[in-house]
Amino acid sequence: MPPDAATSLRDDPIDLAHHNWVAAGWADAADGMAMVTSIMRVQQLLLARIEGLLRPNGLTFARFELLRLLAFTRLGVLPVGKIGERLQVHPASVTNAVQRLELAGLVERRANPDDGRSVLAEITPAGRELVERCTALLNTEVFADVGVDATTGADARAALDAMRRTFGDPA
Amino acid sequence: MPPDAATSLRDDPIDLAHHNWVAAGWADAADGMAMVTSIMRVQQLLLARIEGLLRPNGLTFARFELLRLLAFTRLGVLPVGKIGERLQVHPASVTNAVQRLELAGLVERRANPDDGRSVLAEITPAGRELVERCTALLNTEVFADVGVDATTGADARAALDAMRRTFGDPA
DNA sequence: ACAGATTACTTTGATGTCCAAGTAAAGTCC
DNA sequence: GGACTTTACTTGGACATCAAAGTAATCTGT
Repeated sequence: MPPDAATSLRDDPIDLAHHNWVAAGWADAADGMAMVTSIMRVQQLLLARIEGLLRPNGLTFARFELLRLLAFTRLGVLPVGKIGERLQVHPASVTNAVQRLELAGLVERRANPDDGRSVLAEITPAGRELVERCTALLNTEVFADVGVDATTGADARAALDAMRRTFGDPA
Repeated sequence: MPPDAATSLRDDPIDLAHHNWVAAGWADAADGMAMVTSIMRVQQLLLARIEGLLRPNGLTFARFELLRLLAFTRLGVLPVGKIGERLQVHPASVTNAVQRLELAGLVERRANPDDGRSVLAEITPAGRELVERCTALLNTEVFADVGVDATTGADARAALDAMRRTFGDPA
């Protein structure tokens, strides 16, 4: 599975690790290890790129995702529990993000009239304005071209979906 | 690119986001967004799975990777700078991990006789024992079967490698 | 209705990551 | 050889994430 050639094989940390794995007698796990490590690394690179673009706008990726989700809802309001569900993050993370967004005036929190335990988060006009601007930025600077052609991308998505199922995504 | 059918299309957060993107007129960025989001999500699931396996052994994935790297070197020693380079993490992260591993008696730090600025990290016998046990655990419980067949996996690796190049990996 | 179980959040604490600044030890250049 | 630059780490601060515990409100069963 490693790109094979003797070219950069020894230079790439992941190929090197794959090589080490095989040499250690773990050939049956080497491909999986390389796959997992690749995902970890790409995630790290993507996050760095995205956060670098959002930082000047005062947002982090976690907060951007939360605003983006609210902006897509009909009324711009959602119980924080639903937010965690859709974003698939821990409730504590949502609490954290909503509090910071509220301080920045991008969302407002209020009690859910239908359930005293629930808290609603509503995006403000400033929040909408900012998230639209940041979405356009990420679309052009990141999402529009991730460096993968459509065919390969489809295969990759399929593999990633399989892994999501393997490792517990309910979907 | 979304799995297509009307089956779970509306139930999966990523497919839902893809749908929203297209509906908003960002069709050209929808696939990239879905790819990026998929990677983020799979990474999150993998990390949770791996950390869950390592926790009973007193390790985190970051510390495991550091120990694993040291165990692969000829002498079990490496300057912390080299460690950050190979693991591709910030020097501060290496300092952090090495300090904790040292507290646990899994590595030892000492001055580099060849360069007063450099610090060497050496894996201890206890560190070796632990990392071998944990490697075997991860190999059987995670890496040996990530839920992707060899062909699809190869395609996915290719796509991930392309993304690594696109987003800055020197390799 | 009332006690017990469940649900929805928040709080606190431990980790990991990166950035920015600080310190110490080379390496460079007249 | 002494001043300036670069390199290698460490520190401190800001964030994000999850786990575990705590609080408050709703639901259940008899």
